[in-house]
Amino acid sequence: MAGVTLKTVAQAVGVSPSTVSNAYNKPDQLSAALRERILATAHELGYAGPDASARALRSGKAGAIGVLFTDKLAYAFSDPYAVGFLAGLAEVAEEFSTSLLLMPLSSADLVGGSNAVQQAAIDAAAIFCVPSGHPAVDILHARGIPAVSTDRGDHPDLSWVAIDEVEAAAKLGQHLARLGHRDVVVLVDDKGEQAGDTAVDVDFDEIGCTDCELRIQGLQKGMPDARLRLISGGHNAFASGLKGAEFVLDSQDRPTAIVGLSDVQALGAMEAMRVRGLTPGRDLTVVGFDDIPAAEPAGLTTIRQPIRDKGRAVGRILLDPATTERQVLMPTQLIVRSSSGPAPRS
Amino acid sequence: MAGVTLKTVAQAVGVSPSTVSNAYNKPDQLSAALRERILATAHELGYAGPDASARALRSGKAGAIGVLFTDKLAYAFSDPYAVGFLAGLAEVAEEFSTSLLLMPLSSADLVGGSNAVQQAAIDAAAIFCVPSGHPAVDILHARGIPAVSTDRGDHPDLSWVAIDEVEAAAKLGQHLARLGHRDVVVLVDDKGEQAGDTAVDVDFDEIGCTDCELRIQGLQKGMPDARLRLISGGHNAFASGLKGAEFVLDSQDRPTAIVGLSDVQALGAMEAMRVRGLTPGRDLTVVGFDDIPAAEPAGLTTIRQPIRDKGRAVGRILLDPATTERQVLMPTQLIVRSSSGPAPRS
DNA sequence: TCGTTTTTCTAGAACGATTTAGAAGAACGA
DNA sequence: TCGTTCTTCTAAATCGTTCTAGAAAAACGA
Repeated sequence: MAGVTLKTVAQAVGVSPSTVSNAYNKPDQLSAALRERILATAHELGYAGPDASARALRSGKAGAIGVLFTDKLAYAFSDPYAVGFLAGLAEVAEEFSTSLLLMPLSSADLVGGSNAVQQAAIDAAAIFCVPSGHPAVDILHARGIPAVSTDRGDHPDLSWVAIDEVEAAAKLGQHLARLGHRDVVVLVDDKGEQAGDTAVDVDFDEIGCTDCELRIQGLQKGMPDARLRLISGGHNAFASGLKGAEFVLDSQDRPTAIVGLSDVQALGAMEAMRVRGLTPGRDLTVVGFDDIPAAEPAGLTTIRQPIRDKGRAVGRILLDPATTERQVLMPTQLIVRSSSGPAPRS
Repeated sequence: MAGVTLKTVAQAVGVSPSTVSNAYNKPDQLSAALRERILATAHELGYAGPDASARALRSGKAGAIGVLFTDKLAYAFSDPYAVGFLAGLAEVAEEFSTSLLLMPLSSADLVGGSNAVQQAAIDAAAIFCVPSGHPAVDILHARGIPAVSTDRGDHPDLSWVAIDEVEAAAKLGQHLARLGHRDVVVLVDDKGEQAGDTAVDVDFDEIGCTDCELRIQGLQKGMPDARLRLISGGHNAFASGLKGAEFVLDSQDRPTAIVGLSDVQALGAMEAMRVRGLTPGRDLTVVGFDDIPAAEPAGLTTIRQPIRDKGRAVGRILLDPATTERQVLMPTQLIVRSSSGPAPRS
């Protein structure tokens, strides 16, 4: 049963292995009759076509592009923002009948060969929200795999599709400043293991996420007079936003505004308010970042970025030879909804 | 620069290729000093570790499991239900430092070698909501790749992790029957290309989705006296539910209840009602299936199934040798919320 | 009819690793 | 000192394809 290879089929039909290979890959290289005979015999023998690994080895094409995610893979799916990106990427991948290889960034020994990033048979890679200094990115680079990042890197030869994080956040900051907010809490994504049950204050230097840093800088730029307090409730997720907001709302010095560095966190914060009977935009301002689908029904003021297009653009750079642009800056837009309102006079 | 292989490194260091291979894979097979020397030289030469394809070919392990999705890959991500499954699966995959290969089910020639399912270098596969009769599943079977489905198959040797679709739907039907509903519209997922802008009536026989069929059967079982009208607005998605509900709400004979065969569709229906100033549970009953996170805030009555656990269980069967159970039935639960209410007396 | 082009097929060398069986030398116990 | 057991390393086979040349046969133009 097992062990049916190209060769087996070739022998059975009485032709050379090359011909069988051609029957699968280059139908115009042999007569239709023979091809049919080969395919029939193959089917009979239970041969399911050329082995994927062997083909990948010989032809140098894996037929898959890798996707590198921050955090645990399981977390990645909890943010519609990431999902949107993936959907856009998948769209293009589908077009080129290429698969998407989701690679977990296990914290295991990155030097040994046991890592997924090392093991993965991929032709190219999309780097999603992983800082350029991350070892996994280095491995990719060392392997000589073309990659496109969603962050603007420092190297001029690096490909990326990104937004101007600083400018985008500055718009948000200006909006808050105009509304009179000066006392602001920023919910940041903490990559580190968050052991405790409660959120904590974090230093700007502790932040491991490039995007977060840039957005905080942008906020400050947009509202130079404001005092930004950084709080983390753990990984980027609804629950972390909830936890972070709870921590802040139940403390003595409440801010007048809470900024979630992602919409999921901001929505978590809104939930914390709801539980406490507070109305976003009136009692306290909450704003987010990304404009995920859930932001609109929730009335969340946020920065819209074309996430799905971002995924598509990355896919094009990776797969479409017709695409020459290697560095793409996407537009962003401030979307004002009901969750932001004037700061109460103090 | 290019073309640095195991052999190159071996020659540079002055050892055999086997030893270099061992340096990466079996550190205890050679002296620490030599290993270090090899690794150093490799780094110097810009060798990034054993080639993934070659390794996969020789050792027979690809280090990845495939995930087969219905529909277009891009659609898959729009349903939190699918995302939840993926998150559970990713969790286990991560544990075994295995990657997830998302395979698009392109409608392209499935016989030729051009298909992703043919090409994919995977050790095993998770089949998510793809009917067992689908050609891609056959290919997987022909390739001898162990697979676990989310549908209960007919073959006793097939592995699956599923719920009792009929029983679950019957609970929902009973709930509706008790509330006095007899005139029910069911929003079903239509795999076929939905060309038109408007929803259409479909026949039971036209449905290509096993889950849908079973759920409809279950509904009927739970409410034997009811008249079920099947409507499709396209692929399984929010927009389709919206479209389907619009079609029904704007027609002459409105039902007293709408059943979305998935929560996303039910939520779409609720949106259609909201636009028309109708209140779910009072003016019209809407129920769903899955209990995705958005169902709770929306007040949607639905059937809860442990989707994340489903993903985990599939992962365990695929990757964990300690798992022996090959067929797992997951529990379901009727969650009554405000979107369902008594049928108006006619 | 004879060269020439086209079609159809084949031989044999890669592709880049892992694996098996075993050799050479060191360490060991008696 | 000698046989035995480890440790450390190697030679050669193998994984299952695809690819590059080129051969044999068929079709073609004049």
